[in-house]
Amino acid sequence: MGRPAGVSGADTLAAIRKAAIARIDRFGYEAMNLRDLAADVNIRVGSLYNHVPNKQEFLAGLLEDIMRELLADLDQQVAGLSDPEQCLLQFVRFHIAWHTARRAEVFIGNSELRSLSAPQYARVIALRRRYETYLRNLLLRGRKAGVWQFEDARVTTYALLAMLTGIAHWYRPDGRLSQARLIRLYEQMVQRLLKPGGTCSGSPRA
Amino acid sequence: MGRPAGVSGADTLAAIRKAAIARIDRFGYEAMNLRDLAADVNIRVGSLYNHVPNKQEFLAGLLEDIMRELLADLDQQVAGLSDPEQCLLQFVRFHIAWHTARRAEVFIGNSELRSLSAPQYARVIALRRRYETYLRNLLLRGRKAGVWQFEDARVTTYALLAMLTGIAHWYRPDGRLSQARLIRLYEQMVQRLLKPGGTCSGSPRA
Amino acid sequence: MGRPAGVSGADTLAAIRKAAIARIDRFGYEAMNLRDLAADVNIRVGSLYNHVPNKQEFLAGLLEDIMRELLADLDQQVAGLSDPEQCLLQFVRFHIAWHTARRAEVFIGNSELRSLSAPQYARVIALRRRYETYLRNLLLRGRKAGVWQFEDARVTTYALLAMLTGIAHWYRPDGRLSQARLIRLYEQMVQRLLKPGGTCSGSPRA
Amino acid sequence: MGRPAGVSGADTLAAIRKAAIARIDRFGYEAMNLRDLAADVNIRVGSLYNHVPNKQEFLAGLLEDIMRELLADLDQQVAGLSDPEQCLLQFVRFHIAWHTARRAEVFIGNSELRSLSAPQYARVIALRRRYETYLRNLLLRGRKAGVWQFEDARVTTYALLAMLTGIAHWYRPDGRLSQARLIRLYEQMVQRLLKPGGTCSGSPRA
DNA sequence: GATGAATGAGTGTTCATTCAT
DNA sequence: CATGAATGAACACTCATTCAT
Repeated sequence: MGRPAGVSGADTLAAIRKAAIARIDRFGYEAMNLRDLAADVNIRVGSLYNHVPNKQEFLAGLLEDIMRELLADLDQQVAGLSDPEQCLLQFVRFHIAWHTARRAEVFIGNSELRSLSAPQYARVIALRRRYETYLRNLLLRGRKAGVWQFEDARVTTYALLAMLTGIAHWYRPDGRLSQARLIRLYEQMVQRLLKPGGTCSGSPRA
Repeated sequence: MGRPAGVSGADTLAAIRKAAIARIDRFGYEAMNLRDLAADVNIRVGSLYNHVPNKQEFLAGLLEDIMRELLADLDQQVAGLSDPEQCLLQFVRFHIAWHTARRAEVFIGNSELRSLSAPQYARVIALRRRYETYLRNLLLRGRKAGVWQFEDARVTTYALLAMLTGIAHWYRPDGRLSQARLIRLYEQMVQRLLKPGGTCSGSPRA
Repeated sequence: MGRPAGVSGADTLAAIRKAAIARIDRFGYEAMNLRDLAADVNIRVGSLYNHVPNKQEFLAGLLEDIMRELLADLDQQVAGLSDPEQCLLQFVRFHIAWHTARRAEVFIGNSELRSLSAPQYARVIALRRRYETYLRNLLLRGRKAGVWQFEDARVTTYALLAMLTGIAHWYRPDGRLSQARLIRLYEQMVQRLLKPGGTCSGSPRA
Repeated sequence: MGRPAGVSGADTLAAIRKAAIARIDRFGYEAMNLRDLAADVNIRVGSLYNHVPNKQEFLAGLLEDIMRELLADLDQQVAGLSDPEQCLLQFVRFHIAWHTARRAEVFIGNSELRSLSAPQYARVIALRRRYETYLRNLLLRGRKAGVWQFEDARVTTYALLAMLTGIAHWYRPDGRLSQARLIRLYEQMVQRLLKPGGTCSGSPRA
């Protein structure tokens, strides 16, 4: 009943988080019950409360930390780069790498925002906005530099992010496509979408 | 207590569905409770069961009907068209119109698949695949005809759909952009993405 | 599972209240658990919530209604009387009758005030104050009329009420004393305590 | 972690008892949780068990010691006195002094008896009975000596004790009345209540 | 068709208690 | 002695579902 030999609280919390991400990814936050979650990490449900304040705060902390980690990783990945095209390539690679390696985190980070209370939601959304803003500013710099062309920066940002993030909905590590190939395909699409273009064909008007 | 004057069973079911879509959109299926749903349509929870078999089947029916309606509307919209470019323009317009007019339906149609039982899931996914397949075949016809260029049809389909469907995550009817403008912006992006092209610039070939 | 034949919600609620009064009297509010309470009235715990909003509000309503009933009964009992001595006799009789007949209600009405939230507490205390005030005003009228003598009205009121209410701590219907005798004993003590008197004697020193 | 400098075990236990008395007074024994109690004395809940065997025994010991202390203090206070009137004056002074100085102890000593197990209850009640018995015997001696008059010794004892103990329900050290005045008021009331009286008997005059 | 009352399984959470460190 | 981590039993409360009326 007392403390078992050789366990640390930090390890247990990490295990709880990992198990929670998997369960939320598969079933959703509401459908994840704490009894099963505790069983995943081989403790009893009451013991969870030695590590988390409650289910709701736990979710909020989880999502917030996922976003913080994403932002920190991005910062590190694009540190020192300034050329827009280089930055964008790096961004795409980073985004896809993260969204395939951390598919579940990304998925719940998008789908479970609605389960947050208003202030929790605000905190996470603020972080997510920083991510979006990075891309939007990048696009604006590229357009100013004349290397890209698009009409509406905000919509284009949303479109690119949706396109790239959508990967998390279908990607399987053991799937048909290697990660490298995936990156190449999306790099191409992004570039074509932004390339200043022979206004070209398409519909006469577009 | 008998049936109040002027209310037909079909009306009640329609009201229930409408209220459910709103609730699921906002809170998710698991978090929607039938007491509140009943209250939305001014009946008591027990009376719901005069209209729906149970919560789970109700959701499945809802999602399936949404998908069927989407497919039927698409069929009607592209009936008679054969030119790939024309078809695609029509598809984009239709998709955006539907996804803005029926934002909540679309949203829950994507987010609540995980709440379905395996056979229910299979039924809905089969329908959704028909929608994806329509676009993929369209892309293939266009490439064969030489009007578009892309590497992987499946990935391109996912990318386009994710891009277009993402609108449902941020669109607000009273927002900055008219629907017409929204359609124009996305038409452009889709065309640029597919336009055979000056392989040119960007990264040499990638 | 459905509604059993011939049961009315009001009856069930009355039974719940009665059982709760007995349990709170014996074990205290905190120690009364809803499973046992439900078992007392032969329903399952969830069904309690068809009749009460929650444990806390249930307690508050209970205590408030007990106080309201006490006050209503007192009003009725002393209606039409104006002579202070007659009023007081009536008050003592009424108080003892109520506190013996409704011993448990009285007991929890005094002991469980601390389990109320601040606003609930305020509501009940306001009612209780009306009861105290009735007696205090009565004492003041008697003193003005010269039939009683005492120094501090408030303290005397508290002393009399404590003395009379204390009965609820030891009275048993099957005990040594009849209710009639009990009333006579307390009437005497109250009268002696108030009787204007040879201030005198007693202890020369007091 | 070893013992912090300058803290002895006995001090900690005393602090725990003091904190417990305050918490039980305010919220009741059932509602006092050991985590909060530990926090009051700046230790963690597990450490409590270095000082007390368990919650229940802790309460029993607390109440028993309170009663023993009360009795010991009374013994000392009336030691050497034999005249009933003098004894009673001393008793009233002592009772009020103790019940105002140790209001919380007195309060929980009365209200938490129900939280004791049967044998624990028996032990404490035996002590309390000694207190009551002291007063009852005192009354009987006074009546035999002809200085007091009352009908039923037991009921009169209860009435006097209830009256005097009731102070603990409303007394506040910073209130309107000094302790000295409080004592004088109650002395008077007790004396009037016992004074052999003019007459009267029952009600003719009342 | 609608209702209120019932059910039972489950939910998150609390809490006294234990014990290796 | 103090601590953090564990336990298991209990708790109030929720909810989808049923059914006599």
